[in-house]
Amino acid sequence: MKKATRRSTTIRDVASAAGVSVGTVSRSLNAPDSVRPATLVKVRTAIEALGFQPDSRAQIMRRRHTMTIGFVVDDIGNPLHATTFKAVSAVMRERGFSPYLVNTEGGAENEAAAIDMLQHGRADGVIMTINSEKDAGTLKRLEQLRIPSVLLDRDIPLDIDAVLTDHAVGMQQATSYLIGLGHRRIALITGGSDIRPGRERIRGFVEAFRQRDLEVPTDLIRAQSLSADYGFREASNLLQREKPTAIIAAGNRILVGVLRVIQQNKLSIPGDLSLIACDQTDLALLYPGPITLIDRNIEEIGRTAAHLLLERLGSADDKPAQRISLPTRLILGGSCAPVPA
Amino acid sequence: MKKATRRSTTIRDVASAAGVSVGTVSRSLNAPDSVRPATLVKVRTAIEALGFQPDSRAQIMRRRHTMTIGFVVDDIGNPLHATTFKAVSAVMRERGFSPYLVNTEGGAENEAAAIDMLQHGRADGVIMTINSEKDAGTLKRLEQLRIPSVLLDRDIPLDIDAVLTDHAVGMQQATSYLIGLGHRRIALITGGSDIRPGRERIRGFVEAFRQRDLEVPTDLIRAQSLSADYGFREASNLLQREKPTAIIAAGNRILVGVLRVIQQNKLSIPGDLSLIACDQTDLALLYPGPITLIDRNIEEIGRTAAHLLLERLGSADDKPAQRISLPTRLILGGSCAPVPA
DNA sequence: GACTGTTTTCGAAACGTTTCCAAACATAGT
DNA sequence: ACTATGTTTGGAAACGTTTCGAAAACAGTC
Repeated sequence: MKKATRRSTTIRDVASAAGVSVGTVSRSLNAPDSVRPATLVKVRTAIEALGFQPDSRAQIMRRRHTMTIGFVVDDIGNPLHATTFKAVSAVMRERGFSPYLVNTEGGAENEAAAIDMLQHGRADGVIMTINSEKDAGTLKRLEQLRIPSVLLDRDIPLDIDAVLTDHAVGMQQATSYLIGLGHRRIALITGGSDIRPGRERIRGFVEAFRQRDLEVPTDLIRAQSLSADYGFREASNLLQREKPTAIIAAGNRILVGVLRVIQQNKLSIPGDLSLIACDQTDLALLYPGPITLIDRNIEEIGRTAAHLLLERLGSADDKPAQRISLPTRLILGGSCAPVPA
Repeated sequence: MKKATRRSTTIRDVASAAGVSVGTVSRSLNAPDSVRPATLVKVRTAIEALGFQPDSRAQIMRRRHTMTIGFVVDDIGNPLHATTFKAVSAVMRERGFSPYLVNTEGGAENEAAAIDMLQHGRADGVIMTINSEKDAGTLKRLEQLRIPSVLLDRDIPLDIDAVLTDHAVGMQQATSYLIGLGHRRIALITGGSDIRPGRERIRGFVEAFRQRDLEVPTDLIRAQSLSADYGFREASNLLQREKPTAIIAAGNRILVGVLRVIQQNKLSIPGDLSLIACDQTDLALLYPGPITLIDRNIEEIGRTAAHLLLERLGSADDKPAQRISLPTRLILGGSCAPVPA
């Protein structure tokens, strides 16, 4: 019993089965209007009979586009990224693109691999959050990127479209709010200053104190990683040693870590400690009561990025990159109280 | 000033620049050992000089595999899916595959599109959660799927590898536990019985009552959707009308909805109501205190699926499909109390 | 029925690789 | 110097489409 070699049926098989040329089959598929109805049915029945499906590898090879776009992200476990991706997907799908997502785990080499993978024709465009803003290899790759791309909340010295969040203003407002409630020992835990959100948040934090001519509690600033573990570690340290009266957990994973500490120490919010978070996550909305937070419209970020990409996808000419900055807003929850007199 | 037509440099350009044949260039790239060191450097400098990068479209067209695998999921906003994907990615990357994710939003047509997209050579294999277990079109597509695939927690009458969770036993244990605490009016909110998890959970729930010869509170079973909104709606209804003494929120999105109700009605857990959740999410672990839950090892599910896929990817012969079922375990938190006498 | 103009079809080239076969070359053994 | 053996290389075919120019078929008009 010989093993069937399962060579899938090609357009040529269809052509000979239908008694037409391959060109005609191709046109029946891609421009049915250009073929006589009678031949169309011949071709269609042949296709049906043979169960023919065009090989998209070959199609991609010929037509120079794939109608897919890539979404590159460092950690899809972060619900923000998931939401952004969904918003991007909704817009792109409407325009006939299939979006797919690549998770890099933050490693520079994985980011490089992801970019390379998309680089050559695997996608028509990319939307991405790159963690290694400073990594030379990554920068070089981005520079040579020959497909349209949009950067999310990252700031690199290259001519690439970007959608940014105005973290500085947001953080400045939140900090001011706490200062207004009488807090001075305010701690800030956020991501590393090597990427934009960290930098900007620190800037806003500092600014809020400066505006009122108060001394900036630089000893209470912890900015290294956006992970839950980091949040846990730093919150533990801070509470043990520095006794802040308020903590700003700037990063939704960080919030998880901070809440873990709060729970362990059985602290009451806002009785023992005022707390401000970033972004509406399930946790921020539900933890005993809603937490006061610096919110932003994640869907809008995604949609904006998608539109930026579509624009670039549409026109081949190299117009200069756009960077669009979107605002945040402070949503008051129940997690902040005046500092006891 | 004429617009440079930007035809990217091909292997042929490199060949003539280096004064060798295209075949040699190709081999320099793919099997450097088979080419004389002297020619190798000629080729390499030419590649460097021209900034040549092989067109992966063409490569994919020739070699018949892409070294990528697809991960298809209905809602990447669900942290479980994200975790699974990360576990899958870790394993697959180790073996040289690039995994990417496609989000279908649950729509049958999107699922179909995703499968089609992968179907022809866009990926060497797929791991997926299909929502339309009963959708004829989807089933047919799966049946004709010509690439190795693994199903997650779904049960369809086709010969496809699958990794399942033993929801029935898990639910039976949880329900028994509540019964043991004296609860009788136990509500179950979970996904539709049209997909496996819903079916199995109901089965386990019912089983627990039957075992003790108790009447099954069928009026308290709500099984239609895994969404947060559904959880919210049904929990509201149940609490208003049926006054259960315990609720099992089986589905992490459902839990979000249920907690919203609990918060709104200022219910105390477990004082006013006992609560059991599924899967360790941030919320389940942190909401005021840890919630008692039916847990499972998500990473292991991902890893298992990845290994199953690798196995199939490795051997071309059609061995019968495997289905591997993984257990759950009950983790006691602080959200259940004996029913007041 | 010849002429024109339009629609439809054919056949071949092209896309950029990889891979196969045979030719060229080098190395060593006699 | 010649053959036998092994290593490198060149050239062309192949992968399965799309597309393009030219040929063929058709329809309408005089």
